[in-house]
Amino acid sequence: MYQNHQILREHNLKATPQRLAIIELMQKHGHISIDNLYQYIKEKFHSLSLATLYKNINIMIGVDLVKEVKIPNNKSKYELTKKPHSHLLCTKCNEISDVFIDLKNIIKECEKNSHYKISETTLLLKGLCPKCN
Amino acid sequence: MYQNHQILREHNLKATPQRLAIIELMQKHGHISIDNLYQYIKEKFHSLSLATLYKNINIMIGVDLVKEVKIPNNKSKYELTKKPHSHLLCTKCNEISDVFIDLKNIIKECEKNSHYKISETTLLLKGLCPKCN
DNA sequence: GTATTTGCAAATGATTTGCAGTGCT
DNA sequence: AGCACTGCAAATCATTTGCAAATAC
Repeated sequence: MYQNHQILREHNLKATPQRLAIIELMQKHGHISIDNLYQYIKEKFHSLSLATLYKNINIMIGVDLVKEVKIPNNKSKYELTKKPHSHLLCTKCNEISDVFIDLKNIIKECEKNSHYKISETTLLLKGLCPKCN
Repeated sequence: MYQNHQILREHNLKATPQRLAIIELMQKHGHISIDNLYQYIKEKFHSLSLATLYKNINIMIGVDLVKEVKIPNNKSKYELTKKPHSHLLCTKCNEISDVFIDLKNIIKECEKNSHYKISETTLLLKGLCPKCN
């Protein structure tokens, strides 16, 4: 994972083992909670503190390397920044998936109806995933 | 506002002054935060406690009389339940508006792409409102 | 070598809970 | 009258902050 070191440096962040672990886990899991990050990283780095995790997540969000995914009635999960997409949440197993759909027309319609100038959208779709359905 | 009394009773809730005030303020403001509710209701009922407010909001959400509107990086606002709709958030003045757009096609496309069975959607559109634009 | 980062402990902020007293129906 | 509701104080939970020691570069 030498490239993750680069990714951090490109964002002007020092490549600490904790940060590298965060990126690896996000690559592996797609969406992951603070608690899961803590649990996994702690296995390798016994000294890890939650405060460090929170600080790093916030820093990484600040440089747009990570995005927060808010889950209704639950703690947020985090993902590496990729091209804009929406999220699917399975109401049974709580799994999250990405879905890439074009919202251009929706945005246009909204702008027409509301006279807002839309710059960003957040769409969460809840339902049953293929396995649970 | 005699009918608000009825609304509460129809949901099997006792019509206390605190609850009536909550409903009135939601009718007046559309979307309102706990803190604003507290501030306004406290003017009339000096003894109001935040705990009561939270309890009531949660009870009212439980009987589907109220819905929570999560605002990124901010405290939630609350609104009376009405037919499904999306929310517009002005990034400048923080005002929230409703917009009624049909997401049927989006949902269909998502289901096709993901094989999820979608039951509920939450769409938040951020941008500039007509006044701020 | 120096600025950044880490980890601890303590602080903060929002929300929830337990319980005794009050009030709606 | 009886059960639900209120308000207080204390508890909880997630997240943030301050600071001294450690580390990346």
